[in-house]
Amino acid sequence: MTHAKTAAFTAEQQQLARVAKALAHPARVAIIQFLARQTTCISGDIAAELPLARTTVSQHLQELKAVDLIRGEIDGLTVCYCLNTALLRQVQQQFTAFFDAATAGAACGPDGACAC
Amino acid sequence: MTHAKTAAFTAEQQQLARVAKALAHPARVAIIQFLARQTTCISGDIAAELPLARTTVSQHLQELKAVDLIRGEIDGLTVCYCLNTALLRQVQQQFTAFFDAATAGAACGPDGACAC
DNA sequence: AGAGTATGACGTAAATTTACGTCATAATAT
DNA sequence: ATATTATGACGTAAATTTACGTCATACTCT
Repeated sequence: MTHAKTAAFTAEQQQLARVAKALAHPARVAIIQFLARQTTCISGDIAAELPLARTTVSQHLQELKAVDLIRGEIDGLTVCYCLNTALLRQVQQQFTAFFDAATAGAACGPDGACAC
Repeated sequence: MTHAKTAAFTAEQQQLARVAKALAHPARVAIIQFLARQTTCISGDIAAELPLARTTVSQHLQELKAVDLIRGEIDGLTVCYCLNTALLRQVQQQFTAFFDAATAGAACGPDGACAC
């Protein structure tokens, strides 16, 4: 968030922004999609799937974990990563509500005050 | 995107990431919500609504405009900003599809391979 | 024309992000 | 025990983001 002035925004705005930030990189979007396709909890094969260095992928994984969108548990030699579907569902609702509100008011346009 | 290796990801992943990035800051979330509430296309009053300097808000506005989520047209002395509801609706579908896919596969959990 | 106001462009400093390489650690296989 | 393999931690360089201040420009009002 860099220079964050977070205190001034509502919790909803911050939560939405936090999740959006987590999805703000194609690699992380790809990771989630990959995880969704896996039936078993594959670990670092994720790195093999992406055009990025393993350490970089690991870093993205940590970021997603920080927002709790994914969970990871050590299973012997490999780490089992999986989606936090409960949170994902909850986040989906937040996004839906946000977009609904945004698209609801047809303020501008040919019928509005200006001609955007 | 910083060191972007965009070429390696699908257009969908990049588009999703681009929009997510645009929403990755509470100020921008707030701006969109504010715009949604306005019936008329208010301009820089937005700055007054947020705890940020006018120039900073202007910068966020430019970023949102760069992704085309909002439109802005000069109307005399003020600039008329409004939401691109068409794109917003389209983006909403993308997010919905993404989340649906992500929450669909109940890979892990008590019944899965690992105990995340 | 001249004052006043709204904006975007430009420049800048500090903090973050991104992408990697290198290590240390831990577990499996030999 | 010793190699092999998988991971996360740590450090780092380059690019971006964020938040502002200061200007130049453009338009309205007198």
